[in-house]
Amino acid sequence: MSPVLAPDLLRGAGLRVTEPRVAVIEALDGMPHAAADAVHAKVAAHRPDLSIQTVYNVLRDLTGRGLARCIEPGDHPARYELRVGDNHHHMVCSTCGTIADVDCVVGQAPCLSPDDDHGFAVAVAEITFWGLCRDCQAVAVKAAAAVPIHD
Amino acid sequence: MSPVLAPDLLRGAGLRVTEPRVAVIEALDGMPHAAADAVHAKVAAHRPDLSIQTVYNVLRDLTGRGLARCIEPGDHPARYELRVGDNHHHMVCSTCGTIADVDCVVGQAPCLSPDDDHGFAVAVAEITFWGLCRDCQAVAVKAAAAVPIHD
DNA sequence: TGCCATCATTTGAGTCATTCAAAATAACGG
DNA sequence: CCGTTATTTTGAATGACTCAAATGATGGCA
Repeated sequence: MSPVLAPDLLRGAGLRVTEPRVAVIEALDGMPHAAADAVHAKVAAHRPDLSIQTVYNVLRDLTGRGLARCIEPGDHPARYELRVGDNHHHMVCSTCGTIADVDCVVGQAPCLSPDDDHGFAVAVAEITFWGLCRDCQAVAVKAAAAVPIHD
Repeated sequence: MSPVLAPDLLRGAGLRVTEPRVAVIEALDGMPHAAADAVHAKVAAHRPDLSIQTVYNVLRDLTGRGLARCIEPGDHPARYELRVGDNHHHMVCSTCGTIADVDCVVGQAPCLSPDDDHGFAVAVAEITFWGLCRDCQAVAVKAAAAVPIHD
């Protein structure tokens, strides 16, 4: 299914191969941009006693070793993806927090160099597109139509 | 001091002129990119009984009426600025959360149009530069020098 | 100039995502 | 197969922020 198997990923990163870690990686492979509780819900379907704390631990270890990437959109809970190494960006739904990848942005390279770095050692430029996903657009339209003339 | 006076800003936005609101605006004028607790600390110097809840309320009202802008960098607490209306970006220190404005980014306009919008109605493109501020660079260098050969 | 409806502030409790810490358990090199 | 060390579990705690009810102040209007 996945081109690279979870155990190999883990060993390659110097992490022990454990069942929770494999399960989290496979969950993330099937649902990119999932939040910790969503990962937990999916994993817990097969293994109800796996604690959410373990999911947090695993996600921390994966991101720490560069096997996963953490996305923290505004005040939405953090989300995780296995797609690392390429500098892609994200589109986030302001309402529900749904995330989509943005593979390529025209003019991306120039964005990496602000005119004045204020003494900062800039490591990365992160671009986030905010908007409404298809579902939330539909809900917004419906809600607008239901609003009476007054109030 | 400030080109526009706080009471005028408030009235213009349809908000009542109250002492906490004026105080928060003036604090923000003197310390852009301040977090709620920093604003509270500054305001409380003159008015010790002003609750942090009120600061949260005021900041919510100001951002809601477009008088202030809220910046939410990753897992750092939210920060606020009075500079609104222009689409400027930010440089954030990964360590301490310090923020600097980035006035102009070459290639900014193209960034507003992702190749594939995945059905999203994109409203804004937000660019965040992550790095280390001058102070945290110095600390990092010092810490690296203090690390022994082993461990 | 004073009244009062409405908007603000205060107080105190509650939420959520996430982290901390100690004890129990499991991976894997030898 | 064993022991060391990493990992998981359990349970509690944190920080940033929100909710809600009661009190207080603002400013339009008479």
